[in-house]
Amino acid sequence: MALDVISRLEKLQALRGMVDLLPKETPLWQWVESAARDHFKRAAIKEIRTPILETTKLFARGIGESTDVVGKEMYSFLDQGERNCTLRPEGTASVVRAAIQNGLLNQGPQRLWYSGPMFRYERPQAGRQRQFHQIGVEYLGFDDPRSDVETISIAWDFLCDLGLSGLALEINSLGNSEDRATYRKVLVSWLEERQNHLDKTSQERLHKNPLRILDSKDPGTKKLLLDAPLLKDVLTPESQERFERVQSAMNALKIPFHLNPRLVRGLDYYSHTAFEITSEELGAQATVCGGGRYDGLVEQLGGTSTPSIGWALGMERLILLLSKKHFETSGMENKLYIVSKGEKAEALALLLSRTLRNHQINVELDLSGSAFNKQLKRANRSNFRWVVLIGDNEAEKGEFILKDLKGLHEDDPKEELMRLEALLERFA
RNA sequence: GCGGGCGUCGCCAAGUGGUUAAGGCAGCGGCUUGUGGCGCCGCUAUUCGGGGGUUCGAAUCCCCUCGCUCGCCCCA
Repeated sequence: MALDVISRLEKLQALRGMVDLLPKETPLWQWVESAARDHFKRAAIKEIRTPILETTKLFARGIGESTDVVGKEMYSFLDQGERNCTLRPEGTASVVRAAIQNGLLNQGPQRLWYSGPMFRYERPQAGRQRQFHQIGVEYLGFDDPRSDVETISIAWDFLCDLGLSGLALEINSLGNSEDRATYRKVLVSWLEERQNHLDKTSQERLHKNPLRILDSKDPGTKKLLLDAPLLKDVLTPESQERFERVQSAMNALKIPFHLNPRLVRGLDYYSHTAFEITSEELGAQATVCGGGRYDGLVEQLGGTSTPSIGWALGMERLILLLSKKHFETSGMENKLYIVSKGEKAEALALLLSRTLRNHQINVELDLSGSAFNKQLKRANRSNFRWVVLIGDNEAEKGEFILKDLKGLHEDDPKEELMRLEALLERFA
């Protein structure tokens, strides 16, 4: 009919870069999410949920006009009221906006976490989709270097707890805004002298966003940069000292890390500590988790100056890593499969399944109406151990046959006749 | 936006110009009208992502297009 016609002419499918998570994969996602919630709970971090759609201005101002994310990757459109809207490309700006708007910052520092879909218009590839999912943490109103370490250690411990290994943690200090301004000057003039040795995109960035040139992957530029002035050499003593305190606290916690003086990260709001957790198993998209301090962002978005730090981790990439290690879904316990044939029996089975569920028992009711052997075959294939079988004979007497499918190869087939009370006693 | 690889049933996959497009898995039905494994039998692509073209003849050759995938860019 109509559907047939459509599927013949053009098959309807999800938009590019938007993927379905099928029942086979959702258990792993749920497992990760609940592990995350667990870690956050233990660290007194509270969940915040913000809208997926925000005014475009929020991201333009928060993330930075010169970034790629804002420049070419946002899903933006005008709504019916001519408002310029954007599907959030990341979580931090929204969380900060929500905290300001709802006066959270007047109630003392906030430890917050969020999780949900983000949208960026990019070419999909391994570990990168247009709709992707992040779990993130934002510490608003925390200045102490220990807060940097606390947030990082939560991310690190969480990932380790999931059983991941082969992860590397890189950190750097971007200094405060003055540090970056001076460094920017130093770097730009140094690069200007060697401009013709730079690759094309780096040349374009030279005045737009020079710090990003530091993690260029162009081999020529990379080589050139080996001798470039480093940010850490222009850091003020205070910034320097702050970074050292972060490092020594990291050492005290015995979290292994590498200093990467070229780690700059793509969003404008970062300052001081910046970090990334990467895995070699991910191919080109190696970063599983990234974050840093953003002391200027709250003010930039209209709040009072509030030192803050946070991170986000990419669920898809995490899942990719976990599925590489043939993670077995200990899955939900299938308890009872109910098989019935005959009018009375089927009515009773429907009633029974509901009663059992209301007693917290997991029940799958066979609704096929096919022969007993078919229904039992299905129960067996779905790996159920216990089957409740009801025919009209039993239904008349209000009884059920309980079968143990694991008893197949034994001489006496395990079957017993029982009533509801006995069933409940056994399984509830 | 730019490169490379790929597109045959829900999934895996044979087939590279010639009569009816293998096979496996899954699904459904039967052997077994009230009893599961295993086994056997049957059914499931008028069609090879879509559209044009070449040819007596195309899944197989050519062009265009769409999609997937990996990489560049960028980020989680």
